[in-house]
Amino acid sequence: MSEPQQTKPDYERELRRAGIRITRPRRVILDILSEADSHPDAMEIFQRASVIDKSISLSTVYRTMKLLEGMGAIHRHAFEGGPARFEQASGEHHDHLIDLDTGDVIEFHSNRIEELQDEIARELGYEIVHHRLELYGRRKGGRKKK
Amino acid sequence: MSEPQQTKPDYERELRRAGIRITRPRRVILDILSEADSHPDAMEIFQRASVIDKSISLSTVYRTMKLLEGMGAIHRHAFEGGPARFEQASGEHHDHLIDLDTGDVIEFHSNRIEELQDEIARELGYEIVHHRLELYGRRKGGRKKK
DNA sequence: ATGCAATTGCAAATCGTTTGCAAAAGAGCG
DNA sequence: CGCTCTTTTGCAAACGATTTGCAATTGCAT
Repeated sequence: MSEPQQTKPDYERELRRAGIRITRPRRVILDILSEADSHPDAMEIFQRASVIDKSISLSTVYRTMKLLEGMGAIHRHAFEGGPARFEQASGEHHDHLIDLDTGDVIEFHSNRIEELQDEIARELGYEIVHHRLELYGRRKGGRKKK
Repeated sequence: MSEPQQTKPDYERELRRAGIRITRPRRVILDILSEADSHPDAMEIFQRASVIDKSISLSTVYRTMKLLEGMGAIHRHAFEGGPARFEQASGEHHDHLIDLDTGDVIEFHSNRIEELQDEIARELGYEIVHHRLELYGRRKGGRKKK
């Protein structure tokens, strides 16, 4: 019951393999990321990290996020309005549905849509490097849990 | 041959109807927008406006864009990386393919994709308010015109 | 332990965008 | 036209998110 559904990749191993030092701040941030079920932004990560080690700075959070993004360990999402939000790269590719009332992010995937995207790009003479598909909506039937 | 393919809506009439004043800066910006074939950002609009009237400020460009956006006269797009880019709201809804090498924006539309999006949202118990679909890619067969 | 390069915290800088404010300019009216 | 009454403007300063320079600290291979 207390098992997180997400795989918890061994980031430390990956980092070492890439010749990158395992520092205390990084270990803390990595732990936070692997436990995060949502899509936290830098400030949220920073605050959670501060609880564990008061000395960690926001710059380090940003620097670490950039590092991990470069390694392909995390994905950065720039949803409308707010700051960038991060997510573990492990697991299947997916797109996002953002709840406009709560900010919740729901993941989904559609092979059919991806195929259509490829087809469209091909027809235009392009090759897709990556894409961004975000649906912004509200729950049907009210109950906005604000 | 010199006919722009885009409809050129009578913004001034719309503005008046909404009880909004037609000022010199606004007229200039409106003209620029109606002639723009690309998807200019605020700075580009500002620079083009400056040529016509040196006294127009960047703030006014931003304020006008926000005003027009609120009226539904233009759409604001936040593509990856860069500043917001604007586009006339006239014409059909479409999504965008961004050329990673040139920054060019190509418009496309797929009813099929939109249907699938609706279906997905419905299954998740959501109603889509709006969406964002952007393909980032490069021309097939080289020829990056930098 | 020792040494050096990688990493940190901090403060200041950056970028795109917004805002407060006093001056300037629309629009309706006489 | 000229007079008001607002709206809009330009400017500079403020903003939020993110990045950076730098000197001090730390990881880790020896």
